[in-house]
Amino acid sequence: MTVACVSRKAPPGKRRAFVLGNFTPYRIVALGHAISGRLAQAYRDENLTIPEWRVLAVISQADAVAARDVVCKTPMDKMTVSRAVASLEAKGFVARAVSDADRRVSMLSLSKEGRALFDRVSALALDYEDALLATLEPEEAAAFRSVLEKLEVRIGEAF
Amino acid sequence: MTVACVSRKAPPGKRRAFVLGNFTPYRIVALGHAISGRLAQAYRDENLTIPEWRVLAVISQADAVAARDVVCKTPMDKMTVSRAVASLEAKGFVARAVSDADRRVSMLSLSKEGRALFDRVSALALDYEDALLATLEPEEAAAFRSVLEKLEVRIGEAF
DNA sequence: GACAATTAGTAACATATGTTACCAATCTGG
DNA sequence: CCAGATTGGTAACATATGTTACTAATTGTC
Repeated sequence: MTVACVSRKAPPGKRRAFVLGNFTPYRIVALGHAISGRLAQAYRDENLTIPEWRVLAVISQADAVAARDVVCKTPMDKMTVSRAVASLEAKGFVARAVSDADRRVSMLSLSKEGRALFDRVSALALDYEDALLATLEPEEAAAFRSVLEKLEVRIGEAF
Repeated sequence: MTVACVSRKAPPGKRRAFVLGNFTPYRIVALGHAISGRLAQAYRDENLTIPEWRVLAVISQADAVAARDVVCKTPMDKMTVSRAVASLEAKGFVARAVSDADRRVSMLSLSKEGRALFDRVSALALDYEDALLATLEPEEAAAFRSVLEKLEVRIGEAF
């Protein structure tokens, strides 16, 4: 990163040049990609795909979750979630029950094995987070999280 | 974000609970995904795919770039770059020339139309960046960039 | 200089992901 | 109630992306 890419022809006063390595949105996306790849190692051994892991993580946060809520809380669309849930159900990690209130919605919950699996993988994930952030000063990490939150909010509001 | 997801059964002293919304790697990835989607609007009108735009951006930074260098500088693999380059060449935005030094490598450069296209799209991209970061104090933005760089370095070194 | 080892790029294949269309259950307004 | 609009979920299709294997060009080594 921060490769000394000379920006040819400094724009004639009007506008700053576009330099990929300084373009913050790109840097966030690229960093996210790298992180995602690394993190994938944590659940590859458990034969989990990324969507499966995400679904597992969301379900783990409550006692029963509607599939539609998983969609809201993750960067995945309907179909991706639907497939991941089907797979997790087939493997016996997630149980599905039709909601009494609305028979269209499936309420999802972790089975005993699902909970155990999640505990194993989430421990690895937390270790990874620690390792990733290890070189940051506490204040740096806090400031970073704070900005992250602001950006999450910012993205949420259409602009 | 920051949804008040109660973490059931506070772990018995041993380890902090895994809460998806507080898991930094996930937050970065999710943010990146959202940003990427928004940014895509900027070049959708130009009929550019994400890989095409990235290739364009890398090539724009120098006079001639080997395809392999594009791979190093972006989160894309060989094949994705190869396809994007082929498409950009077909559309007349990128010219390809065999290197004298090594006849395996294709040296890529922007055509006049390619440069114009890039200028148009990059202007939109810079506007987007400004809008995204608009709610941050200058010091916040600087601190964020600083951490971003540390994380980029951190990811670079296998850990 | 010839032969194994490496590298740039691509083709062919497999898989993953997104889109559209659809069904069934629910809600809405008369 | 009962048409028509809406919503949760999935199937079928199209597309995008990653993997493996291959070709051609180059490098190193003896």
